[in-house]
Amino acid sequence: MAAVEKPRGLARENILDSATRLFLDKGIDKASLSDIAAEAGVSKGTLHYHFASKNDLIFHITETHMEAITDELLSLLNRMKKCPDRLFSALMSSLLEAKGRGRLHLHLVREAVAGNPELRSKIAGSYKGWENLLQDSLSQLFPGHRAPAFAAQLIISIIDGFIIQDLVRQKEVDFTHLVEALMALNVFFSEKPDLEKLMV
Amino acid sequence: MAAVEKPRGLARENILDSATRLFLDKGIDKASLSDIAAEAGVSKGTLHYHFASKNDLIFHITETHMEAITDELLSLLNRMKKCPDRLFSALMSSLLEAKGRGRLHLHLVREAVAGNPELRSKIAGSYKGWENLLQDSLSQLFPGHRAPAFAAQLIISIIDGFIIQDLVRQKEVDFTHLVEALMALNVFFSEKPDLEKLMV
Amino acid sequence: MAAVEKPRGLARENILDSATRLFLDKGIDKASLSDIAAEAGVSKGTLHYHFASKNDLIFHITETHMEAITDELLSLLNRMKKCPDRLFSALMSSLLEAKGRGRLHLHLVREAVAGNPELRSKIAGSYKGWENLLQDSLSQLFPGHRAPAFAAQLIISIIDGFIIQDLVRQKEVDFTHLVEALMALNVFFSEKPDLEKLMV
Amino acid sequence: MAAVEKPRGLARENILDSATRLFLDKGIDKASLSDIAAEAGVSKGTLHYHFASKNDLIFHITETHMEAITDELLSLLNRMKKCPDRLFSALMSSLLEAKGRGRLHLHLVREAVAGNPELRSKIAGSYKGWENLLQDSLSQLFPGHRAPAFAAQLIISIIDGFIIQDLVRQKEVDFTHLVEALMALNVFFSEKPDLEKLMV
DNA sequence: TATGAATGAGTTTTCATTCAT
DNA sequence: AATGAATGAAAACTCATTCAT
Repeated sequence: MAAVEKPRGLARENILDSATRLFLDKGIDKASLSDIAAEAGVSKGTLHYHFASKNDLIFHITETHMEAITDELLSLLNRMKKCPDRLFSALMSSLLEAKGRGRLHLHLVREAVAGNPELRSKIAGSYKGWENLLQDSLSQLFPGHRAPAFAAQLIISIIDGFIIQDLVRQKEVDFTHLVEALMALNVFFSEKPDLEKLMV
Repeated sequence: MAAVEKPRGLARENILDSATRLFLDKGIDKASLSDIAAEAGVSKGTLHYHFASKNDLIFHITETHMEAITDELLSLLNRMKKCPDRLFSALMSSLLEAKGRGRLHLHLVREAVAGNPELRSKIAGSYKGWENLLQDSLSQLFPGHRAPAFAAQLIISIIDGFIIQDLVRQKEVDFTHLVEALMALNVFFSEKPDLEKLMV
Repeated sequence: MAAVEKPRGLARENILDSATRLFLDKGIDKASLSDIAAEAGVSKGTLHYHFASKNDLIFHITETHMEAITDELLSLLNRMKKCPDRLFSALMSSLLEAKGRGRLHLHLVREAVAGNPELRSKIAGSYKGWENLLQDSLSQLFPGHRAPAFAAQLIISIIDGFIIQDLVRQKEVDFTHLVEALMALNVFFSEKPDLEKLMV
Repeated sequence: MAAVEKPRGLARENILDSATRLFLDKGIDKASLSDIAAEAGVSKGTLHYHFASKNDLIFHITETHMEAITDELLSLLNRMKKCPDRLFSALMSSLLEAKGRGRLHLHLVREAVAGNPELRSKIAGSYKGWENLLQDSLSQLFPGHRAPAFAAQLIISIIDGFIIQDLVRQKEVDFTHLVEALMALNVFFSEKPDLEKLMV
């Protein structure tokens, strides 16, 4: 019952990995299919055998990237069901820490915005999905939350904003305050805000 | 005594305008110098007479873009000196509403992050400058603020995050709640938070 | 059992041939890659598929050119082992007569000298090699030669000098005297110069 | 009678100097008129005011270069009228030592050979002139010389050859042997060669 | 499945030259 | 005598894509 090595799709996986790395590194436009093929150790012919076009490749990578984030968010929200106070710190560190993910995200978003409507609607869908997941969690964790939808959107925006800060300024982000602030926000929006809690 | 139209630097301005428009529209990589020259109604030769390279052009546009935002932020903070409660709404609407500015911003940031260190340090400098401006204002408007530096960074991140939301999802942002939330945050961070105020 | 025409590397050879011809004809700078591609009957894309850059192409051609001269010199020196008196005439006619070789040589040397250090060191190496080959032959043919190294360098210089004369003045060179003179030189430098021989 | 500063033709001289330096340095093709104008501290417009075209500029520089060599050769031959034995050493050092002259010479010759027939015939004329000057001197210095014309051509070729050696190999040339050898050659060609002299 | 060869449209950039002022 | 602005042609090079094998 040993897991046998599957050469099945090995080249394909290689290509996706290499493309992801290069997109992340140099940006989508500046990573050529030649670069990617070379990095993956296959010929350009093989690359086009597996992916009809560069757009196709971008699309697959976006899909993988977005699904990975969604999966992580989902599992994180499940794990955090019982401890609202740790939700935000877990969220921040989990989403920000993945080395390179932020970079790739920026490149994919830009590609989507600059004339790739199909890609944009895929990404928009993911964003909407994350917002819904978060919104549900907030409703559960903070019963009577007055604006869970808005809070969810705000949290996602803050994460995106911090990704940009991180990429541009390359300095450490002060999570302590960030988490504190988010807690404050949500407690404040709760039905019966425990204002004393805010002042701890 | 009306200012006479100076054809002085007309071509140069044309080029900068056209380049800005095209960068904003198609992204930096996909806007070719041919496109830009054509849009500006000059030859490619003329374009290179005024800007030594594409990078040079990008750099000039970034400079203009960043300075425009800084100027606007500065004047806005001055105007808002007397009314802290309207600061956030003014901030959001002013920075988000400029048609196309967000798009251009995304393209420039991505360009900077993907292998243009000189550009990145320019942008990083602007971010730092905005942060300082905001921090000072917050200190004045909310005496005894416990974390004006962090709050400033948070505000900037939120704006960037909402820019991305806007570009990707193309749906209206609910400013009412956003401003409310930001006020809550700041009051929370004040020395003697007037918690009653939060509950209004 | 005739060797079948191999289309293997055909385009590559075509390109090298055409480039050699055009470099020789118009000079390296004035022979454009478009010219070369057209002459070779391939697209510019194909040209760049086989040779990464113009420099790469120049380098390959230099290599071939230099090796051809070295090979010819080597075989000539071997054939002439027994007849020193015919060495010089053979040398001169063999190296000067190759139509176009002198021209190409001039262009390559100039390219090397004008800012292509890698190329220059390759060419310098070839010169050194020729000098060594000649030096050894002179030592054998004229036992007790007092300055074979210098004589070798002188001979090579004379050939280069005559190439230039030939290219600039396009008039026939008087080999009779040249060969006579070189013989005189070497006999003179021998341990026991047979001065009578000089006067024949 | 003090020599007044002539601003007359100052720009012109500047341009010629700068062009000479840049041609010498980077080669004729790779030195652009922009480079030259910048180096000379004038505008491209001014450059074209003084020299109708790049070819015109090349032509003027060639003329100056060739005349300088001719003048130097002439004066040298006059000075050496009384001391034939020092003729060769003086010749070599004088012509080889001018820093940069060899480089410029190579570039000009190559330009002439590669599709500039007018330039070539000018250069060919200079070569012929030098040959005649040398031939006359040899006839005077070595009465009864059997082949002054050929010897003159040989000497010029050797100088050209050594220029190339110098440029390519960048190593010092052994003048002692060179001069010895040339003396030997000429004595050999004399009517009554003083063979004993050769053996000193 | 995989590839190497080939391509053509397109990219940024260079540059000698022209010309109104 | 001098210049800055403009230009068009051409340069080297890139790259996604096609295709026969």
